[in-house]
Amino acid sequence: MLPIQQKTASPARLEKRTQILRAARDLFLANGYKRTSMEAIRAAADVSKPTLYTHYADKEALFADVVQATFNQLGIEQFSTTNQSPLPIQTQLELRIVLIAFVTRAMQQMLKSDYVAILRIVIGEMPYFPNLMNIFRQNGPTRGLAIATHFFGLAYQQGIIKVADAELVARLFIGPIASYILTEGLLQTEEPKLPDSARIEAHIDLFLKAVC
Amino acid sequence: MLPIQQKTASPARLEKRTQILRAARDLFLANGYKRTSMEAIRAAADVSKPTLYTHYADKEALFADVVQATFNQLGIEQFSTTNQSPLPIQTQLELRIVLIAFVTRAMQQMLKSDYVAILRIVIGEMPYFPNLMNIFRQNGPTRGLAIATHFFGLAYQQGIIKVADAELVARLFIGPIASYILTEGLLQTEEPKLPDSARIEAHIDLFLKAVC
DNA sequence: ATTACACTAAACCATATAGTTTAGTATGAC
DNA sequence: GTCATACTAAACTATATGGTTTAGTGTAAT
Repeated sequence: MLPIQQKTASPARLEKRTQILRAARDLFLANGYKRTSMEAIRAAADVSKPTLYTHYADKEALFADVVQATFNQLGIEQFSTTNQSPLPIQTQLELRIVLIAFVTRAMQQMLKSDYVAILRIVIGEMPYFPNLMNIFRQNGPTRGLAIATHFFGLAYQQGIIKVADAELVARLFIGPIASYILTEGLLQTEEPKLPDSARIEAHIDLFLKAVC
Repeated sequence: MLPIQQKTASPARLEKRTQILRAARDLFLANGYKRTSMEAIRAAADVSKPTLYTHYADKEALFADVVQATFNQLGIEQFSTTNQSPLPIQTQLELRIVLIAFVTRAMQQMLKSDYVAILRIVIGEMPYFPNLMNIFRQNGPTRGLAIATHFFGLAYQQGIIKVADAELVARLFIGPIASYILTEGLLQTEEPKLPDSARIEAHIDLFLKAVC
């Protein structure tokens, strides 16, 4: 009989766990869920199968952890600065600068090939892993939209923009970003590339014209 | 030895082919590529395996045909009316009406669960079926963007809108639509629902404010 | 009646894969 | 030195799956 495994967190054990998680991450992101075998993960992690299975009950559990971990790693912290009330900006010009900086940073983050890969796999596997949806939506679009809505609500209260429907404004703002991620990231296999800053600025200017 | 199959298009044969294609379509859209077995397709199509394999060389060929056929069926014809030069509209008010009608129709089309399902599977499987990308992009976003760009270019020439960069305008216009598809369609497992018409109008009005 | 076409059921082959079991090893604590 | 922890290689089980082959049936045209 197998001795009962204790699943303690000894340093040695943790190291193995990290090896497994990293190998699994690489393979899942590169090949998708179904096309990645536990044997391949075992080999890439340089670990034995029983070890693998003391860390993760089954393939699904490992996959869930990979997704979770990848999102934590790529988590959206860039919103944090925009979350304070009152906003540390007063003029339209300042708003313009903040938005340009934000879009640039957000695009850099979200067009990273890892982010695109995880997004692709989440979209593809979501129907078969219902809780994947929650993991993602909580860290991703729902949160992004909520924060953007909150931000533009404050901007309206401070008289910087003139459209009261903050969610509408947020959607108009986020729309072209999401659209770009979709067409240049998800719907392409080449390495996604950033739009140049002139285009970003032009887009922000149009946006400002709409809402100010 | 097997007699050489002629692959003629006799009515009987065509009927079987349709059965196969429909069964495959249903199963692929519901379960994805890897989770759908040829045996399951065979059973759902009520067909024998040799028959199945006289119609399609292998699973990939069948899948490719399913994607192709599904796109043809859901093809975007709604753009056709916007493709004429000069545009049959002169005023901003007319533009508003045309755009609202277009967005409403486009959303209806693209939020159909079948369209979302095929989009999901294309995104998920694209890395492993390189030509899938071309099939999709030709019928989908590239074409949509090109036509919208052309449309707004004409609208600018006729003085209806005031922003010269037609592609920028097109992206601003399409952005929130794509964003909606992404968040309410692809990143959700529930039946996607249309935004109400008031929101569509509000969005168009903001858009017009930006470009006129 | 014979021939060609298109099909059928069912067995079959080869491979892949998730997960388990067996038997044994290295290490540090007591 | 013994014990517990954590690991290893390798064989194994059970199942699923893509695709092929065998042997035979129905049907319409000649």
